[in-house]
Amino acid sequence: MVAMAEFAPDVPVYIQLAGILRDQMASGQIQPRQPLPSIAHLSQTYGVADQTVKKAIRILRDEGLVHTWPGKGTFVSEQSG
Amino acid sequence: MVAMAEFAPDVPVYIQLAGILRDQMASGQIQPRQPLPSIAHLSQTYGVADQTVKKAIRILRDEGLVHTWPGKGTFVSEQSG
DNA sequence: CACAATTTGTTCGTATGTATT
DNA sequence: TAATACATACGAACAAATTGT
Repeated sequence: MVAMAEFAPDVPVYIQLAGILRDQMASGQIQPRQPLPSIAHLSQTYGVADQTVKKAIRILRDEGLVHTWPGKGTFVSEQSG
Repeated sequence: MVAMAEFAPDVPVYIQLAGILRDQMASGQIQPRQPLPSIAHLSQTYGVADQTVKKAIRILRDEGLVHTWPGKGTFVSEQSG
């Protein structure tokens, strides 16, 4: 049973995806200091383009919920749970 | 005389590059069990990014024409000539 | 054993072009 | 026109395997 998301119409996918990830961090499904799935992985999981995932992650980064290190990955901030 | 490729428009470079390498294997310019030029070398030769070369090689690998050993290189399969 | 060079793989960032709405 | 979404392409950093010194 894969969590294949159904995206609601009239709301941009990248905003919905940011919401999904935000919820997973808030609920502790993704813990502080732990890495998010890679862009490529999220792209495949949700069936969206890399660029769309990058846009979603950028939102979370702007909110300070995650920190990104190029070449390593994106990690959940400590102030996110 | 370097084979500086002119890439046609409207066809992705990585697909054209895969075609070039495929032709070289089919014609015997690159023999079975022999290594392809390294990614860095192909990148310089054809004036494209590493990622583009990797995408081209991935196509050939998916087709079974080459096999890759990380740290060693990519080698032409026996069923490719 | 340690170290560096080479090689592939993986990661994220950015920019551009195209199509759709 | 603008925003969204996808595909392509380049740039850069990090990791791991291999090889040679």
